Amino acid sequence: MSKRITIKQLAATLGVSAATVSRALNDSFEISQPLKEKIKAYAKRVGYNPDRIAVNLRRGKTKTVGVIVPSISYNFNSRAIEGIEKIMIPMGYKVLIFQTMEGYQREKEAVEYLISINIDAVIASISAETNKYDHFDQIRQNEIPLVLIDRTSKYVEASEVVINNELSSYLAVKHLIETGRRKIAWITGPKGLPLSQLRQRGYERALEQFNIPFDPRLICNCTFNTDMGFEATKNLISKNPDIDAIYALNDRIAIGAIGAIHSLNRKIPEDIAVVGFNNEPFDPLISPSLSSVYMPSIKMGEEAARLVLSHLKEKKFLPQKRIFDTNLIVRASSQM
Amino acid sequence: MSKRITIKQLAATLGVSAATVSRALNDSFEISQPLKEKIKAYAKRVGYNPDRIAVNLRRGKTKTVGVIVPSISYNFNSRAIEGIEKIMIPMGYKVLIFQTMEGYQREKEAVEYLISINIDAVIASISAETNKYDHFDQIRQNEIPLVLIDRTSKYVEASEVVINNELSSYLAVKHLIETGRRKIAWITGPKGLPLSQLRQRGYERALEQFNIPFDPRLICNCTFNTDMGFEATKNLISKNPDIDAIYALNDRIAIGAIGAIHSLNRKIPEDIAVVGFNNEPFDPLISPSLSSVYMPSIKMGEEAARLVLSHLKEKKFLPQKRIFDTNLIVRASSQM
DNA sequence: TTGAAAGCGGTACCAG
DNA sequence: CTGGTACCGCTTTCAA
Repeated sequence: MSKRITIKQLAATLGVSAATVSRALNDSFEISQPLKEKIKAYAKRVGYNPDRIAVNLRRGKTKTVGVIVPSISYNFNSRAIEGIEKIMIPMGYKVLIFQTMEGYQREKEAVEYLISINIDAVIASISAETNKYDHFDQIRQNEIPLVLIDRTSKYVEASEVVINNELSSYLAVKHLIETGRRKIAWITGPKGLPLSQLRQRGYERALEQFNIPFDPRLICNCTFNTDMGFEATKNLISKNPDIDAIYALNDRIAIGAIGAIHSLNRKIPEDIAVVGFNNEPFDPLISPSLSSVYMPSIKMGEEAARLVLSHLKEKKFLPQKRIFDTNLIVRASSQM
Repeated sequence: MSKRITIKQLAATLGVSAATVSRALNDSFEISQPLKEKIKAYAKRVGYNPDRIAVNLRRGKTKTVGVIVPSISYNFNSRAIEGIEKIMIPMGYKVLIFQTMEGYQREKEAVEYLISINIDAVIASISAETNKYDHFDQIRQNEIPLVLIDRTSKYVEASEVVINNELSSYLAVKHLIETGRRKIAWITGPKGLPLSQLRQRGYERALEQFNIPFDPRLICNCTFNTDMGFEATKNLISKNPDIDAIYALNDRIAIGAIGAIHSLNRKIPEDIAVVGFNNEPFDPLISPSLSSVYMPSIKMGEEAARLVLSHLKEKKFLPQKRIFDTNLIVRASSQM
């Protein structure tokens, strides 16, 4: 009734050896068909479920990949995970999901745990808080393939699946400029984040191209949530009342910006246009509907998984880089 | 450089036995302080990370709980997981997250995997598709505590953390009636889902109390997404043009309903009021802002984790039930 | 085609 | 306080 059935017990009741049972259950060609059938049938009947811990220990591999993301509540991450699972599960892999809540400590612990359970590969998106990368180096030192997705670091040797951040950002800002905006604020994330830096470069390049002077007072570093977006926007507008557009690192920040603009009785997009990033599912629903940069999140997850599979085949780890294009989705918040 | 360091290698280089290293690393009281220090220091220096698979196999337990949810992209689930982690991680547990995409097969596989890795406890929210429950019985047969959260089944013996579905639903419909609605459509999920049935009972009870005849043509079973909500609503309204309110099982469906109502050029809430369920973060942002039933998702996750901890302490599994109150958040979609 | 036995990497009991 | 050793449950040579 209770405790787990072992292969030995099966062997005993069937009057064969544990080795034979193991072989039968693993479809070894060296077991006679009738015996194999009999063993399998019996195993099924008693609900035998092999102890994967023992199997993994013995075999030295786990048919498991770990996924580490800042938060599963971000649309990009849950979609990317969907893509990863779509590829890995049919190939017989288990996908273990960990979220770090943007924290370094939890990221480090997740990595160490995954190494300690002999994970086959790791797909990760780096936390905002992370500024040391030794834990990722450990993955590579254990000869475990590592694929970074969306949030990467030049300090980590890994395959990368990213979007063209600079170009995406350039196009978003270009759109704002071409619709008549000149005082475009940029609300971004923590300074260290490569993604922030790349997108800022795109922002600067667009300004430059249209001969709009770069004004550091229009730039604000904040964290990834709506409340911070709200505060940052209030602040920016109070100090620079002539701002006519806000470009935000992501849609959560943009939502906060919209709230702040409304609370200051300014009109969107007439007075101030808003463009976000990530194309969250709620973007078309909010008022005004939010312009945003679409990322092919599921496809990116799938590609990360494919890279994992190819790394798993190769003897030597050869990091690869995949860059995806984005799409600016223009909605009411930036278009009159 | 590469392959993992074992306890034997440590023992060899340090000139002690593997047993001693193990004891030192586990802070056993029977090792002299200086030796312990020395071993620990060396282990840290070479980055020794014990093979948790071997540890788990030997110890027979894993300090790990599994969480199985229909989809991590549902706000309720990601919040509940947040709550679970808030309690379990500080207690030294790992939390393994699995999503089933509402599928029976994936749910079953997740359960079997968790059993096969000797999980300490399971917290699960049942898939919409699931109508066989033998996999959950297996959990109990292996003497693993099981806590169901939000989506439960009377066929599964487990602790439960739920909301008062019938009452919540009753109050939502009562609100619609009290604001003058009489033809209230109810768009719900798959028929089998207990949650659907309970909420329908609340719906019926409210109608009854106000002497509004129950009309089965105003009820529509659909799946959990926006597209289905859209179709269902179009259908309902075309067949019953005098509908003056739509009450939906969840906010995704409600969003679809809003889209459909707009596409038919009806006004919300003047012509048709809408109330959803789950209070998704985008509810206040959409246009019109969506009335919805708030569920204390993080608190429910925390409570599920606390139940797990108490079950882990007790010798015998005594299923418990925790019922949480909800809050109807009235917004523009149901209030003139 | 099957069985015996070694061993994956740790832990814990038993000696000393 | 430390070492030797059996063993967790399974897989996989090696021998028969």
